[in-house]
Amino acid sequence: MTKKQPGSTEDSKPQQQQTSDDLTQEIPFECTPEALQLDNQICFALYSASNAITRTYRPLLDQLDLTYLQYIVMMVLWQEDNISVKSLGEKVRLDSGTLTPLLKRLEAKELLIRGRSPDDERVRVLTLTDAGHELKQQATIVPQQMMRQVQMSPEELQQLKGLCDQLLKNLSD
Amino acid sequence: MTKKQPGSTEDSKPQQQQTSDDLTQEIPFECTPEALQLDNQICFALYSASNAITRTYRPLLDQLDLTYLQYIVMMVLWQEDNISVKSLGEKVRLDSGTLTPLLKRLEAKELLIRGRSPDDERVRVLTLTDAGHELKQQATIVPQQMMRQVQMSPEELQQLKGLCDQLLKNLSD
DNA sequence: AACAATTAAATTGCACACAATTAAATTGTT
DNA sequence: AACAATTTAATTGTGTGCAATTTAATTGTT
Repeated sequence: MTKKQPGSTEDSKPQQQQTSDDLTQEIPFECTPEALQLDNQICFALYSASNAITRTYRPLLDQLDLTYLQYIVMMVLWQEDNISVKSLGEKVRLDSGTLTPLLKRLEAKELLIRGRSPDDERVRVLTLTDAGHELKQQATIVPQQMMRQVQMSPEELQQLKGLCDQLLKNLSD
Repeated sequence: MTKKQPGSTEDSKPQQQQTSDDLTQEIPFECTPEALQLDNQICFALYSASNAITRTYRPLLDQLDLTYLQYIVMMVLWQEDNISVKSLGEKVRLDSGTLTPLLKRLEAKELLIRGRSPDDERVRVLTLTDAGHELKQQATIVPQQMMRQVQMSPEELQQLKGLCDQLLKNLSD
């Protein structure tokens, strides 16, 4: 239990301000006991940011009567209709335990139909209704509204996405 | 509109036009209609990464019989004991609707006591029990285990945290 | 053909998130 | 002192996430 393995010597990165009021300190990567308190600041920052995003989307999506996850699912279907629950699940990285009740709600709103594949009675084929397709038009305003609130440069966002994607990849193998 | 009906002729083959099996494209920031599909890749990447983090913590925290959020709350209390629900809520950016039931569970596990402030009967003062304090020792192994799975350099993590913090700041004003 | 293994969804159970409301205690104003 | 406004938690209700299990359909093996 010395240092962290991948080229981690002392931090060349400047130590940030620590207000100690919020959880904004720098990150120790050693295996010291103190690492506990601070270690997951990255994870926690990400977790908080994710919650904040969902919260910010909420009033924007209320107009469409969609939750954030429902919006994500609709977006997948706007891009590719008639897919299975499994295929949808792979795209949004969620399982049937989450998706089945959500899809039932979208079906109850008559935005899609949860059909069956004639080739394989096990698979549900998700098909947008006309209302489901038309909702896309109303949704076009959401991205700009969101961008206005996010207030970050394209470069920063691209960077953020890249890091999230890499993290996601590392955690899923 | 009048897009396609369930029995449409062209629905035998999905109209997937891009190689994008997953949602990994770059991000358009214009206000075009197409922005819809792709806009929230950043938000969605963050959302997925956050879910992946919680999933990764789960087996590590099972040994402590804590969920990720419970772990976060305990960490706050290990750092500063005898705080109010309000103070805790500000630190972890969650409200009593989330925290009250969680704190009751931690109390049921006898890790803390939900007392009352003598100065102000409204405020709950959260005080760790001995078992609550002792759990910190067991938790010291968690950060390294997590870092091993995250597999990112300190620089990248610092960068990711900085971007999340900025996003969080932008979204909360 | 028989049947074990596999696969796709659904179900169950638990724990978040959070808006909205409520209850109780405190503070501010007159 | 009286009482309205504010503040702290708790409660209620909806919607995720996800592990674990179950159900039903398909595939693989003999």
